[in-house]
Amino acid sequence: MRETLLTIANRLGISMTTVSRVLSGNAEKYRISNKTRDMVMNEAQRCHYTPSAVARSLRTQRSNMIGLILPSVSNKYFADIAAVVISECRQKGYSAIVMDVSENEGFQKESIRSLAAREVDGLIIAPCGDDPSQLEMVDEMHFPVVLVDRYFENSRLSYVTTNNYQGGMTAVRHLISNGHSRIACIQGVETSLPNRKRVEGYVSAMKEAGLDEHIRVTGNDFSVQNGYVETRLLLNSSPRPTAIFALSNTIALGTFKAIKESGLKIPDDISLISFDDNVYLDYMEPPVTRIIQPVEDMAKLSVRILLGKIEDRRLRCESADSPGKDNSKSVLHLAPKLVRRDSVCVPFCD
Amino acid sequence: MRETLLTIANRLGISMTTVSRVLSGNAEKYRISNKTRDMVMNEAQRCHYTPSAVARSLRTQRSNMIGLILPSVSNKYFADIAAVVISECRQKGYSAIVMDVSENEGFQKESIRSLAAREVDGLIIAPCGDDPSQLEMVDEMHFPVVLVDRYFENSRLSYVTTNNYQGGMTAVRHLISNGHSRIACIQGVETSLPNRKRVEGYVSAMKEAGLDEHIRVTGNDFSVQNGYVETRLLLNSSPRPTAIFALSNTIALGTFKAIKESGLKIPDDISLISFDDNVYLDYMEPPVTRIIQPVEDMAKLSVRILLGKIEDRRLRCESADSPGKDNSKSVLHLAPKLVRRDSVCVPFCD
DNA sequence: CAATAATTTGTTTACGAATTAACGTTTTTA
DNA sequence: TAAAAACGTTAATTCGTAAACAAATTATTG
Repeated sequence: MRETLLTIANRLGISMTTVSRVLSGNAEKYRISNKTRDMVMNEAQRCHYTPSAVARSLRTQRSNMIGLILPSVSNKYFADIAAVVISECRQKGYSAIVMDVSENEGFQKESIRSLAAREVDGLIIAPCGDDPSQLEMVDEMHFPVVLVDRYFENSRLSYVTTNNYQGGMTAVRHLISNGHSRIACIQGVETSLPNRKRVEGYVSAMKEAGLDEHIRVTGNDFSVQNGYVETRLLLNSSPRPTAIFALSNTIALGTFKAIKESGLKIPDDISLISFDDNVYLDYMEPPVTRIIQPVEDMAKLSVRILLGKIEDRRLRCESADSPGKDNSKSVLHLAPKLVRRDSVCVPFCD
Repeated sequence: MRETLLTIANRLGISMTTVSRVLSGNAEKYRISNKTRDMVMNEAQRCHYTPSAVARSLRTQRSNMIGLILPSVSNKYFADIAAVVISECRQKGYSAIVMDVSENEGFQKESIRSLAAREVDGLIIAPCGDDPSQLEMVDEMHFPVVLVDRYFENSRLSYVTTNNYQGGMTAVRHLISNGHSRIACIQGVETSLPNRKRVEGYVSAMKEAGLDEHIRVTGNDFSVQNGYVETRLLLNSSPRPTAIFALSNTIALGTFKAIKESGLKIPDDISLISFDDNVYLDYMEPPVTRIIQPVEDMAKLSVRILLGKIEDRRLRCESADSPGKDNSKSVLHLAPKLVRRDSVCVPFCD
């Protein structure tokens, strides 16, 4: 026994339209009398009327929901993005349907379809895999999409990401300015764009300092395991590096463990710098120096851009004359930040 | 220009109903001929038809979405719950709308309303605040709800939670079996039920061992700050405790820091045991012994219970004779687990 | 071969809210 | 004083799908 516009209208002996107008806040616009308005308002309150967003969506072709597709919510980084996106959306009157696709391209495809079916007004996605075609199709259909964190080069898709190149540069320059030259870099998934950019930043900074011959990039996964294994190899090589740049905090954990096990001391024997933030990093022994991504800004901006696109589209649809293409491509590379802690110092000797 | 059942039907020169029947997988049931079925399937494929979940929901009065309301997604614990709930739901053909209410009761109320308006099929919620009335109202309306992690005593609401009492017991028994007697407990928000149960567990274990006079509970917040301050006080007291039981991992971080600063060694000078899991705890110096909550089971079970309730309700609605009340109250207290690491050992002297 | 049964397809209405066009009444304007 | 504008409201239609009901076609039986 759901309350609807009709049940209320019947009870009050007026038409559904009037009830609709009052309750959708258009009383002014349609000059409903105060008497009628109050009567409707009171009755709605009394019977706990909640308009059906489903029916409303069907009629208005807008859902006030956006889809948020993430590779893995249990990853702190993405969880933080989710938290910010969700709260930003709420502020603007939107809800977020969050999909966790477990780094699985198949699930991702399914999620996009499912969200499209739910007629969400737009999509924020940190895509997994390296095939933009799925998303480009969505974009072609004039459906608002913004990528976050991960993106594609040579694609028309808008995105917001960390300036990973700059992050890599900053990290390595920091090491170099501390007197390091044998700086090794342990990377994650080679094909991932953020990873590649971080590596490029590393390489540039090394070259800039004339350290070409010390460039050394190893590893192939964003995992503790990878960090551990690669670090052991690095420590056994000779001359061993005086500093390690880990391209993610998971890698850094593996590195941390390997160094501890080897009996070497951070930072006296070897320096460590990591990517990504986490409270725990401040409570390690020693606290870990790191490059942090502007998660909050990223999430906020991606929401803002998406809502902008949604608004644009709405306007374009209303003015029937314009053909209706969205040509704007927003691209943002936000600056990461260096957080100095105690895992980097001047090397003992060279 | 959206593709609908009608556009497809017109193009093929058949009725909408037939198209609907084929595409909703009821071809068998209504004995649609293979020829027609294939024709429809192919056409749907060709024009990328995606059924409107909105229209479908309006018609069927079910959305295949559930609402998940959490106090804070950026809290790793809840993020993990979200991840599991989302993936379990996907497996059962449901999507999850995640709401983050920032520990704000007002937002929570708003979220419940908004989800109700969206006609989600059910609700999983880790409620904030200590007022069950809102949720009890929802429950009264025969709307499927399951609480997770947090719950209310003296309420008819179903819930799934960790057996926090047992967790407290286990932690303290572990310390006692290692020879400790001066065991202090630093708690979080006093009024929160999980906190109270953990404290009760602590007290029981102490009494059980005849250590009544050593019972010592301090603190009032689930924060690093609180852990830090209370630990400093404890360390300055005399005789100081030989072990500290921190009721959350944030508290444990504060404790950790304070102990380090004091120059004392964990576990030789003082033992530490914590609540909640986190990878980082394995990489601290020393790795922290802790009680972990069965997050995955909790999330899975809450989904299962919720979907059960949803199913029940559906059946009850279909058979018009039965009045339609859901009397079942599911209550689950899942056993936490002790993860032994290196922050607990036999005290040096007593 | 007619009657009936089985199979296949179609017509229509309902879900709940929004919206267009229009109604009769009152007030203003020319 | 008649026409026009403003007012307060409503009936009817729409959104896309599902399903009850209805009908047409084909197959089977007496």
